[in-house]
Amino acid sequence: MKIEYSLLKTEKNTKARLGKIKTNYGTYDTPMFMPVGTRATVKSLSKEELKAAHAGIILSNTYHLWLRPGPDVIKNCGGLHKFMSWDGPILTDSGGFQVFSLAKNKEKDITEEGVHFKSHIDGKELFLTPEKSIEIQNKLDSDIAMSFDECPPYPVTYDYMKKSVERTLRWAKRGKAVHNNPNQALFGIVQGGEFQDLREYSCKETVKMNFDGYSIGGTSVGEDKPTMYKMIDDGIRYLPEDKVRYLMGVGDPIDIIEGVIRGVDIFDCVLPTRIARHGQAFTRTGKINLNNAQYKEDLEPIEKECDCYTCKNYSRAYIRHLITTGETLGGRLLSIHNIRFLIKLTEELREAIKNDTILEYRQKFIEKYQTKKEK
RNA sequence: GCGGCGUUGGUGAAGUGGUUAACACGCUGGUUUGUGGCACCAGUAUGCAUGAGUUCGAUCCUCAUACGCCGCC
Repeated sequence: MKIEYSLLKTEKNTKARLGKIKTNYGTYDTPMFMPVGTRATVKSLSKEELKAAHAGIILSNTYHLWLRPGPDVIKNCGGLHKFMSWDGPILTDSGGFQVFSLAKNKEKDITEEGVHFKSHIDGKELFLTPEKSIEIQNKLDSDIAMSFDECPPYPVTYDYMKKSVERTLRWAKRGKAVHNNPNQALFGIVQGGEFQDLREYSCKETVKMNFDGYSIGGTSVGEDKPTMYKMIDDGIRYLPEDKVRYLMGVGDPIDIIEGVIRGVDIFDCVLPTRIARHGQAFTRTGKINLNNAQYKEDLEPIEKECDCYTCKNYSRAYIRHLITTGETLGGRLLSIHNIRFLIKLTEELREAIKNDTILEYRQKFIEKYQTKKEK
């Protein structure tokens, strides 16, 4: 089957939604945060560690798996789940985001047919099209495939964005036409940048194609926060109630809360694992940097009240030592904590939606989270 | 004892008679939002062994002293 979304309730004072996603691997509550595992691995974490962090859906990336090991290898190994030994749902990104950053000459390389770019591995000339992206995702056998879209940088002119939105709609249609994996859902992506009418247009036209879920794309590409939140508002109001809404690439704790309040169901982001590898951890009182000298002999866990494996077993002093000496365990332990932090955040948001207290929750969370910054 | 060479920041070091002493590491902060690149950005010697001299001006020239390395008796 494809995934099924059911809306359980909408919070009294906001658009925040409590829902369930039924997949072939079980049923999961939303709002949800999805850890990113670009190359068929959430960097440095085992599946047991992901399960212990209460991970539901995880991500993988079409571009990376296309290049290595190749979709046929994965298909011959029984599909992505079996290959990576993950018995939970997987969402694959279309590869568009990567390919656009690799396309050198935007005007020449991005054509109606697809995108020309060079492999980051050997510099080989490659060409990715909407059809190709969907075919690869079909072979990977993920549970949710994403349409191949253009994610323009910020800012671009209205004219450029208009053309881009129209092309993305044509690409969505082309991808949908070749999609033929009956076990795989296919999501459409709303674009339009910060232009309200283009968001509306992109949204309405994408919904007409009747996808299994919808994503808000083109955010967190350099715009300021109010603009980003407006982009969400401008698109989401035209999305159907009975389908999943996915805000792509967003993982700052405050942005997740703001997204949920605006009606977003699922999020993904590299932030928890990337900042972990650079020595930083999310905490209730803001982000901390374990490289800082103040943690040299700090025997406390990252957060006393956190229920993650890292906080139950290791001190800040030890993690700081691992990070400053470049030991890989440091990034691993921080990744475990950061992923659990964001998942726990969504668990609390679900509770707040149940109790219709999400506005209070936001206020308290932000107040505490920003205490350090204001000093 | 005599002669030669050397002495620059936490470390390895570059360098010049004249406004801010290169670079690297380390250290101290910061950044990171559909992860090509596992990194990027910023700060970090009011001082060039010590003392005296030459000079308009010395870390750079001269002399002495101290310390270190090498050679000779």
